Amino acid sequence: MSTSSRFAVAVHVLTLMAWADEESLKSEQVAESVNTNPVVIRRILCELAESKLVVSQTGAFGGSRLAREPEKITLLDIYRAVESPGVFSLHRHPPSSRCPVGVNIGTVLHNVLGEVDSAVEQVLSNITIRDVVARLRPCVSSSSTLVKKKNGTRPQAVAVRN
Amino acid sequence: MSTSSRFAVAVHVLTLMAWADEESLKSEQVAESVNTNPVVIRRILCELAESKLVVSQTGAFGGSRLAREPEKITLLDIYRAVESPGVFSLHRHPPSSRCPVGVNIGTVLHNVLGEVDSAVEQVLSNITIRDVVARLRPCVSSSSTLVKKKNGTRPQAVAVRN
DNA sequence: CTAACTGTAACTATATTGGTTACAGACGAT
DNA sequence: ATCGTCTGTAACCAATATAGTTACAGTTAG
Repeated sequence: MSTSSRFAVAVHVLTLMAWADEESLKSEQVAESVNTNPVVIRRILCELAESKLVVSQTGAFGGSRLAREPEKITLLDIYRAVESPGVFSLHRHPPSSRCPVGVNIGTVLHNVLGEVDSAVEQVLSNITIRDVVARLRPCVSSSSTLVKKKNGTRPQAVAVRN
Repeated sequence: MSTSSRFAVAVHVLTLMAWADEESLKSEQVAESVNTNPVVIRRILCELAESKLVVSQTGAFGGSRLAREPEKITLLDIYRAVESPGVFSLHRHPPSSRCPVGVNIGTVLHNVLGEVDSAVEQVLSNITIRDVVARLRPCVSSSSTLVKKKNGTRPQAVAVRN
């Protein structure tokens, strides 16, 4: 239904950052994992930064990291940060004002779709990035180990050999 | 989020038909209430007919009417008939297979989005067209009266003077 | 100062939706 | 039988949204 992958990408990005712990990630590293262009990532990172979910630093050795602990970032926060609100759209053009159904269907639909949106938000508000990481971990087999830099000043790509 | 108004239009269409009771409506009448082109309506009617929510008749004095009572048509039926499933989309291109997060985020997102979809379906399954009509009726002031044909063979537009 | 980042504009490609015209086929009325 | 009035559907266009891409100004660590 939705033609946008922004929510999925944003969750992916924040999960990467939770996975990378305190280490800040460059847009190019993230783009490699998401398999897209760094500018696409930076656009989403800007929206996430506006919603205070990440902090970014410009300049050499800059990058982005989570603005708070993973357990304090819900999928609802992310949804609100990167998607336009409302699961469904109403009519493109307002219905006829000469028809009793046409005049009032908008109000009824507005109420119904409000219930739908609430249900979605309810689900999203109960899942945090920490939960996503927890759900992710069992999927990562023991042969997959995250390459973490130890003391280099140049963070390596968040990647795994296998 | 959604860029399609098909669900809203489909609910509008079926509500009109419930309002019109047994009387069959022509796509042009419906289009007038929805404020769009009759072909747009017929396209949606075809999908609704495939899902056995309406029956249409070709030929002179044809038209469409509900295939069953309004209380036996839920918004979930309509949603499934006219929208592609899934509230959110996943990544356009599959993420990197060289990153432990990239490899498995799809599975986790699939589960999460499944929960979201279930919540939406739960809400929609508990609302019928009969409920929509019931919610609509109080909005229609007493000055707004539906013009119903009494015995003519040519149904008039579902419209109201005011 | 320089190298390496982010933020952002501008442009393109692609996809989806809806609006429109046109017409074949169905079917009731006469 | 044929005529007028419908639906079903193809074909096309316009509008919109998304994301991919290039380019570059501005920021910052060293």
